[in-house]
Amino acid sequence: MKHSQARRSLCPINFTLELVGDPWSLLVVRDIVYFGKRTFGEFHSSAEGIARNILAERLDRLVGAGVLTRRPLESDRRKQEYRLTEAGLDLIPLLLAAADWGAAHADETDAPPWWIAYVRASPTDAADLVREVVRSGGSIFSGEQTVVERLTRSGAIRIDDGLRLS
Amino acid sequence: MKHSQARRSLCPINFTLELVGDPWSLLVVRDIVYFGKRTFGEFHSSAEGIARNILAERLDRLVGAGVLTRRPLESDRRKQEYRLTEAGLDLIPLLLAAADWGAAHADETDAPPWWIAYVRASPTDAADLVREVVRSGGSIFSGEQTVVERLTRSGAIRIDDGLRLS
DNA sequence: TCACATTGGTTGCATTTCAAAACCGATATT
DNA sequence: AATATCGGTTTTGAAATGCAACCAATGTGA
Repeated sequence: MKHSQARRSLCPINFTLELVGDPWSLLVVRDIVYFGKRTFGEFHSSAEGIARNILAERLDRLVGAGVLTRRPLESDRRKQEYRLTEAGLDLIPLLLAAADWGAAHADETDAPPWWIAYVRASPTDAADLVREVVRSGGSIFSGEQTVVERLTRSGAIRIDDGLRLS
Repeated sequence: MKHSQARRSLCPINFTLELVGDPWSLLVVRDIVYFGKRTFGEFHSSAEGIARNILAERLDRLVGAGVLTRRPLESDRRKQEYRLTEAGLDLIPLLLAAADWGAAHADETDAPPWWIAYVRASPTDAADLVREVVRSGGSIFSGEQTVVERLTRSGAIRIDDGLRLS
C-alpha cells in the first residue's frame, strides 16, 4: 500500500486516518458499497454535495493508494468506471462500524432499522456477505444484485409491511 | 447526540464523518483506549504532533458532542481529565476496524502482530473486552488495568519470547 | 453531417481551516 | 517568594476547501 505523504507515526490507526481521515473519502466508498455507484457524476450527485475539484482529488488519491481502480467505461468512453480493489473491499467493516455508530447516536437517519439491526446482530456475517456481493458487482441496496435480495431469498429477512428481520 | 453544524444528509455514515471525519479526532480516542491517556498534555505528546489549538478545538467539539466528558483533576487542578462517555465507548469497534485496516495495508506499523491477530479472529469479543476495561478506567496496553493483562490471565495469550496467541 | 448536450475533469479566486510559535492566567513546586 | 508547569488562547502565514466558470472529449438527435 502506497502512501504519498510522509507518515506521522507508525500507528495503524494513524495510517488509516492519513488516507481516509477526511469528511469525503469514505462517502465515495459508501456510494459504491451501498448504492453501486461507479462514475464521477454519480458520486457528485450524492446528497452531501461534494465539490467537483475535491471529488477529483479524492478519486486520484484513492486510486493512487490502491483502494480504487479507474478504467474507461466501454459503453460510454466519456465516463470512467471506479471500482473497489481488494484493499478497498477491506474497508467494508470500517464502513459498517461507522454506520452503526451514526445510526445509534444521530437523532434521525435514513438508514433502514432492520438493516442496522442485522449489522449489529451479525457484524462479521454482514461484512462477509457485503464483500462478496460488492466484489461480484452488486451493492447493498441498489442495482441488479443486492445484499437485500440475497437476505430475502435466504429467509433472513421477511417482507410484510416493510422489511424486517426474521 | 448533539451536532453543532447543519447535517449534510441523513446518512448515518455521513453523521459519523461529520463528527470524527478528520485526521485528529480519533487519535484522541485512540490515546484513551489504547494508552489510557486523559489530559491535554498527554494527548499533545503523542507521536503525530497535533497542534495545541487544534487539540483544544477537537476536545471542545468531542465534549460538546457527548463523546468525552471533561472535569478538573482533583489531584492537580491545573489539569482537566477527559474520559469517554458511553457514546465514546461505542467508537471502539470503529477504532478496531481502522487499526485492522491500517495494519493489513501499511508497509510497516508498530502494532503488536499478536494483538492484530486477536482482533481479527474475534472482533466482537475484542470490542466487548476493551469496552469493559476502558469503562472501568483501564486501557489496552498501558496503566494499572490493561486488556493485555486480562488476556494473559485468561490464558488467551501466552508469554514466551514475546507474547503470542495461545 | 453538424449543431448541441453530457461527461469528467481543471482553473481561478474568495473563504475557511490548519500549523507553528509565542503568549497568558491559574495552579503547583521549591 | 520565585519559578516551573499546565491547559489553553492568540497571532500569523500557509494550505485546504468550496464555488463557479470553463474546457476538451465524446455522445446524441435532427
